[in-house]
Amino acid sequence: MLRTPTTTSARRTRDRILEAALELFNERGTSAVTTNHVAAQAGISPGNLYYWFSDKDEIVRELYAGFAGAYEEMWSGSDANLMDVAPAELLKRLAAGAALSHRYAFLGRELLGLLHGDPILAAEYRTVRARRTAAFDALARRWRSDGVLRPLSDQGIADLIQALWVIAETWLAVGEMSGTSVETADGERLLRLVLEPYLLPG
Amino acid sequence: MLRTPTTTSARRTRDRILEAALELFNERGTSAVTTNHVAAQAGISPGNLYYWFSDKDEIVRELYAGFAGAYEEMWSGSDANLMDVAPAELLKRLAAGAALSHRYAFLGRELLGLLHGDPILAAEYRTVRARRTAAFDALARRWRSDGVLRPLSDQGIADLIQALWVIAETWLAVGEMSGTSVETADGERLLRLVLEPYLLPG
DNA sequence: CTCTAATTAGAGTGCAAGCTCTAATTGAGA
DNA sequence: TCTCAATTAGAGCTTGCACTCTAATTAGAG
Repeated sequence: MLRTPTTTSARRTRDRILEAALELFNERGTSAVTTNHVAAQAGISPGNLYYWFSDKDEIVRELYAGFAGAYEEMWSGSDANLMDVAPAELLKRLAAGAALSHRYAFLGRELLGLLHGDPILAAEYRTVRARRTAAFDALARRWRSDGVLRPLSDQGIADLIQALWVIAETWLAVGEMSGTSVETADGERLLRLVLEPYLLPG
Repeated sequence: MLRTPTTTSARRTRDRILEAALELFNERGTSAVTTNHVAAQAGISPGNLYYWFSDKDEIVRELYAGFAGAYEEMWSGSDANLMDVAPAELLKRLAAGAALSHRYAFLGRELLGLLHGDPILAAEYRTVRARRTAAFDALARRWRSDGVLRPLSDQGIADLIQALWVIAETWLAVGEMSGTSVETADGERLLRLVLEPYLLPG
């Protein structure tokens, strides 16, 4: 059951659990971290943890919701409408999004498995993703008609977005895997390499 | 302990375990699959499973070794030297490599987490990956001096390879996440979109 | 202060999973 | 056929984790 805190001091307990869980999940992975570990890290008792969360999975879902929310806010937030974004700005934001997933590193590593095992989470993910993809698609078509983008076919545009998306989502995790240090600038350069040839000068 | 089978009929037991494990891991993920499940699926007793494998992790490592071996063979195998491969051929092979990781789907979903939790596995992965990257890098430089590739900087070449690699490795898994069906042709088209602008005509 | 509900502690339960152990069975060579 | 090592079965042990339960404590309202 999702318990809603009544006092402000209690809210802190719930948040402390989430912070502790995030920290430990990022370090050791969800399956290696026990609820008792999380409770200890948060400085509370196991029973208290189960007062605020009915489930270990609920903690994971809540963390995912936090990530998705921050991600959504990053795009829809601010006054600037997405439709007026220039290519350079898009790349910067995509790379920034990757930085956000650095804070939720365990999701980058485990999201596929989590989605595979949790249909509810998978459905949520697909909704968010579909919305984002549609927005990008509209933006790219606008660029095309504005002469910013080379005259690609619809399929080509879809592919270009897909390629950019895949790189933005996974480059950080893949870099971590290979052991080389990764910086935001690297991601932006990678993305520019893919997009630039399809931009018209001017 | 890694037990080596003495008779040929016994080898089948070991392989049946691996096949059963692969099938179940792909379906439900490693953590949701117990050794007893694997034994049952393989049609043997739990004890027998532990006669051939000392550990559940050893099964995972063995499966990874099988994947890495097949991958390595795909590239180094055959008479054709990698250095003489044309761009179109490279894309086809990269996409084929993705198809191979379809057989080991659970790795695509869990590899990052597995590497994060198993330093030995991580070291192996990095060795294989470093060798592959170096080979691709040499190939791309050759293309550049042969006039197949546009005159990119060394950094540009490294980035191009990184981009292609990331897409080849993850596009399939990302596609699965989003729910859309994925085919080999899609991957090849995606890769071509990235590489093509950097190829010189002729 | 008193009463009540919210919050917390922490010992403890149930159970499932990884793994062990011993005895049975098989099969290849002498 | 006999022998002995390789292989297999399967009952069951151990551990450790998710989760529960009850009693204590705190904090806010009247």
